[in-house]
Amino acid sequence: MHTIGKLARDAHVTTDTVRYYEKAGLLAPVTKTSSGYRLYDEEALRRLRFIKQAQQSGFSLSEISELLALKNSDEACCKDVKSVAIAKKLQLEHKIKALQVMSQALTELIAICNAEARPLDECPILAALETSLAKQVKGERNA
Amino acid sequence: MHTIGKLARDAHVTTDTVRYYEKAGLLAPVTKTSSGYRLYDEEALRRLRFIKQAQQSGFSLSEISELLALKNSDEACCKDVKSVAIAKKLQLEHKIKALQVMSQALTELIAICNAEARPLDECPILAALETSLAKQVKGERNA
DNA sequence: CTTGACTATGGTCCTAACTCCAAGGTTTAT
DNA sequence: ATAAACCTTGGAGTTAGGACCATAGTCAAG
Repeated sequence: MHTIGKLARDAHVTTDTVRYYEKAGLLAPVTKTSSGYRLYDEEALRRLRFIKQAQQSGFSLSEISELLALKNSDEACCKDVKSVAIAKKLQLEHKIKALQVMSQALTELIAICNAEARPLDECPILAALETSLAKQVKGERNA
Repeated sequence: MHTIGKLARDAHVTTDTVRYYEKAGLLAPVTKTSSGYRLYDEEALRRLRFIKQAQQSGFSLSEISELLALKNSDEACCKDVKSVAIAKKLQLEHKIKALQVMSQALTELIAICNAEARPLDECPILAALETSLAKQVKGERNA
């Protein structure tokens, strides 16, 4: 059995993070000493690693909570886990598309600026941002 | 001259938002009435639209503040604006890549699951999340 | 037996960009 | 003149995921 500090070091997180997860219902100590120290086993370490890795796959803590609940449910099956993963992937793809739209808008702004050291009051980027960006872009395409 | 409510309606934001921008140093009223009402001119409306447009291009309010500062600077030139835009685009692209890595990780998780209604203790997704999925994702998270 | 490392609780603070609320003063329309 | 609609300031709340802090109790080594 490990104290919170050992567990945190092993998982490369801080003790604050472990306590935060406990408050969020993600990770409880196996037991406590008579003086109140939290004690964890190897399963806790695995669970903590699970949380971290799911985070790196883009799951939020509440979504991870959902996965952990499935894990502890008798009725849930692998298909349920898969559908959570699929939903998350769709969500990520939406976000990616939105960012790509922004990136494209910037590309067009940059393209209409020819990098001359012209004065600011002629800056086409600022001008475009002042009016309607979409209109500008449309106009450029038609021109 | 318009009151805050008129300005807000014209720009499709709330009065709270306008006051928030003022506190953030982005947008000040031209003057105030003797009773303390804020008064704005057409330039304020253009500025507010500028802010909204820039937000839709992925700029944060503090970055917009930077652009507005350039706009009011005598020394700055169009090239400076362009380089801010380019930096922002790079940042967006970095973020997109990170999300794509996450999405790809999920794709792989989903692929190894053949959708059979097998019991949870054989779920390959959960198993993958318990071991080393995120090695591929390492370091990509903050962008 | 004391020092230093560890832990507990409960609290505030942080970013971002607002949103909502309370309690009151002002303006406008009828 | 009075009600509706508007405006003011100030402050708190929201989401997410912690970080940091103070104060105090605990444990192991020298």
